[in-house]
Amino acid sequence: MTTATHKRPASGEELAGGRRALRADARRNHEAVIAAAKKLFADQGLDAQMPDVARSANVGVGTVYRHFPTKHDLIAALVAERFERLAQKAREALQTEDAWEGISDFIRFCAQIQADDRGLCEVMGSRPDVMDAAARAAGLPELCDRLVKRAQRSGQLRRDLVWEDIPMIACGLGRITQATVGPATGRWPRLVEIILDGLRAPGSGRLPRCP
Amino acid sequence: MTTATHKRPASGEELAGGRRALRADARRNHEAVIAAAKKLFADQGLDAQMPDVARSANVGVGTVYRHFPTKHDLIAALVAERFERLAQKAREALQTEDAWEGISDFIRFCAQIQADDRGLCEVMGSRPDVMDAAARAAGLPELCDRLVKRAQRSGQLRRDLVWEDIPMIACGLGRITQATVGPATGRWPRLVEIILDGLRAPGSGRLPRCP
DNA sequence: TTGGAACCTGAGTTCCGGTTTCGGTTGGTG
DNA sequence: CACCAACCGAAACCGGAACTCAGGTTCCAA
Repeated sequence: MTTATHKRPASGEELAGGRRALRADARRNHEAVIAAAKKLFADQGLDAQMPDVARSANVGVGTVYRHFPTKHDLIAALVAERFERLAQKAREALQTEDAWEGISDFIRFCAQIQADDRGLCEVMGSRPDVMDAAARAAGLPELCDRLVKRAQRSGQLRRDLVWEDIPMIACGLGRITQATVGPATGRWPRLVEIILDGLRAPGSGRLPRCP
Repeated sequence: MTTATHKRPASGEELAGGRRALRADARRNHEAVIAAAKKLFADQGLDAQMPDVARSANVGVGTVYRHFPTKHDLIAALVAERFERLAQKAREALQTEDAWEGISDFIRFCAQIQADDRGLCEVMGSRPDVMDAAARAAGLPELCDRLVKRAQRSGQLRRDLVWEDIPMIACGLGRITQATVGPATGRWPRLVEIILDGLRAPGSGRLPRCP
């Protein structure tokens, strides 16, 4: 679509990416929709409704659909942002003095970010496609790998752990942060610590083979 | 079942519980519906559809609804059965020679039973009401408490654990047994072992207070 | 100031899945 | 054998939620 003429005579004003610059009101609405969606999905989970998003953004449903052709697209955009945040935290964690502190803080953060966002949590649990794409785009596999290797080098993390275990742990933790089952409600910080204890070197040395 | 003769006319023959005996075909269909539902919900999760259950049981939808007035009721019945199985396993676990073996096998079993039943897993994650009722009815709180106390008395389980942590752990494990997110797929047995390592005495002694 | 593209709106469309209904069928008793 | 309540089944019914479209409105370059 290389700067398709579409007059707007000489100007034609395009942005680098091949995407046309948004008109002022369009940009404003775009922001409003994202902000509203972020709050609604965080509070109510993935089945918050599009008309509600529109209402909450002071915008018509049609406008929401102009910016995000499907609900799935809207969700993907929100998820991408959260994963970007996660990747940023991972980078910080690689800078800590102590390697164990780095990886353990990162894992705590994974739990916290899900505790604060029911939508994200549901994506982690039931939208492998969305989550996979976002994680890869944010470079998380690579980052997790470095976090793991670093903590192992310093002798504080059990040697039989691999980076793929990190998303798995994050996923498992995510669910209970939202659990409202009587006895399990609100005790997720305890599971985080239990798991961290289980991750400490040397470990029992009995982790099953990765399949 | 007391082979209630349940003649007919004036009698009105009721069974002990105030429930009338089912006619032969009714009983047959009841079984068929349960069997079909068990398979469908285990395979497809909670959004398996009622018409599919009916078809798979070679029965009309109306028949399904006669036996279970709502989808929720059908699910609750299936869940009750699974929790009964869980309670049975817990009782066996209390008989083991070694207390640690008892509780750790029970936890492994919690994961396995959810790995085999997507519907159960989803109930654990998002139907606190159903799950709570079923767990209480099966006597699981009491059983978990005894498992925990016994393993602590034998000095193999960290002292700061309480029974409420068990359903929480089961819940967290449940999710990843179903995870299909690239890197996390099929590695749940590893998380089980990591958590078990985290549960061993003495532990770091740093579990957050129950809220 | 103005022409017209880009944008907005929200009622209506469509699809989907749980639930109800009612005419026909059947088990089992007298 | 005959009767009838209990039972069966499948064709609607119905509400809810994602998505569309036919106008009206706003921005902005010239």
